[in-house]
Amino acid sequence: MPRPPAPLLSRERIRSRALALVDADGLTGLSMRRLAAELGVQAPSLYSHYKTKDELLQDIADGIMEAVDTSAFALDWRSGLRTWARSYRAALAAHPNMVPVLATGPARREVSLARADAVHGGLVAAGWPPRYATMIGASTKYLVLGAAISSFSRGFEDDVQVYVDRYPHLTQAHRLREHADQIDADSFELALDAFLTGLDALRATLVP
Amino acid sequence: MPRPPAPLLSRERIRSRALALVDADGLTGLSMRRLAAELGVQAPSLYSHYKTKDELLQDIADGIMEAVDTSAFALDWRSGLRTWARSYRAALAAHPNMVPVLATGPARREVSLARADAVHGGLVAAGWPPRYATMIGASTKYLVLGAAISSFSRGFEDDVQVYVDRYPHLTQAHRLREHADQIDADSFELALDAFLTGLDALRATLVP
DNA sequence: ACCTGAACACCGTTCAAGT
DNA sequence: ACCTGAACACCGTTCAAGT
Repeated sequence: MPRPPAPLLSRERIRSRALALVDADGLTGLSMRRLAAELGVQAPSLYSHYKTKDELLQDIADGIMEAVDTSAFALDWRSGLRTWARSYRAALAAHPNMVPVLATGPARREVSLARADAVHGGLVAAGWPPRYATMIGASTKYLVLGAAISSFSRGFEDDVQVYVDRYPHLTQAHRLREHADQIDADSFELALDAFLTGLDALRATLVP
Repeated sequence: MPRPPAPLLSRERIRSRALALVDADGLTGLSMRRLAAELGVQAPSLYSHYKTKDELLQDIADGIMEAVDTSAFALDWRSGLRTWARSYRAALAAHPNMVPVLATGPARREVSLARADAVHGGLVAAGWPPRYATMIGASTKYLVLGAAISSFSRGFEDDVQVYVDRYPHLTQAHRLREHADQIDADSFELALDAFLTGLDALRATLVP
């Protein structure tokens, strides 16, 4: 009896190839047609596995969010926040072209919601009032997503030289280009340190 | 003698109509064809005024950045940072759909570079080492852009209710929806306060 | 269930032609 | 200088048809 042929596609195969395309050529480099071609298939075939292109992107985003680590809230809230923020930032930095997708809400993204829940719960368990837990979680996310999307290193293109003499205080800027990733990393750590120091001060006023 | 007819279009008219479209329907709502139609003209006509769609978007972005206020660095660096951050955030909040465009580098955007220069110069004049001035500028930008793009209020859509019982710590979340803008504003202020407090502590270690 | 070919309703951009 | 009509090379998605 004739067995049906093995499927050519799977969600995994589609998702990983799509992410590779986005990593290589940006979000605009991902089209259903091009993705299909790379998978040796026609574009409409993809719709047997994903209802829309957006659903595919959300699924990829979910996969990326799995690398985010909220486990350190079991130790204390400071370690929890630090580990969360760093692993979150690292996850985004690994796929910078996906950041605009990842930045749009946690709404209806399972993994993000689970993480948000862990963060909020961890802070509340550590004694922060729920209202503050919400704000601290939001603030930290601002920092992580801002660092990912407005990254200094991505901002400076190859044409920095042009502006050097027009904006005197930026004369050192072209040197930054090569150290740009380091500047980004250092700025993020500085921001995180300052923020946590500030939170300690705030906490002292709340829990006398 | 026949005078040439008055031009139907101008960069201002194009730009302001384009921004209105983006504000109303998001970035995907802006197409050169649709924009042309709204202006009573054919799509190719736009290319007599803007070389590409991206050039148009960058011009709009430039206009938005003009509302950013760096003047308070004349007072002191704390006021300077605060005023800069708040006016920057307000400028983005006024056109949330433009944030992804505004987030991509200051590279080759005149107004952004002038602002970055003012911030860096202001911090250095106040005694911060250039390296720290760079990092503080970058950190603050992270906060502003992160707050604009990952805004809590935009994250929660209409379908929050679905998740309420699945993620117990988020049970209060649906109530946030109505206060979401306030949460965003408060979180931003908390982050800014904590960050500035942390910077004061850092400065004490640098300037004994 | 999974894949294809053809089609629909769109895109950004170019270019020769008109005024 | 500014605008148009036609065209090129794309999009996401649907749908009937095939296996």
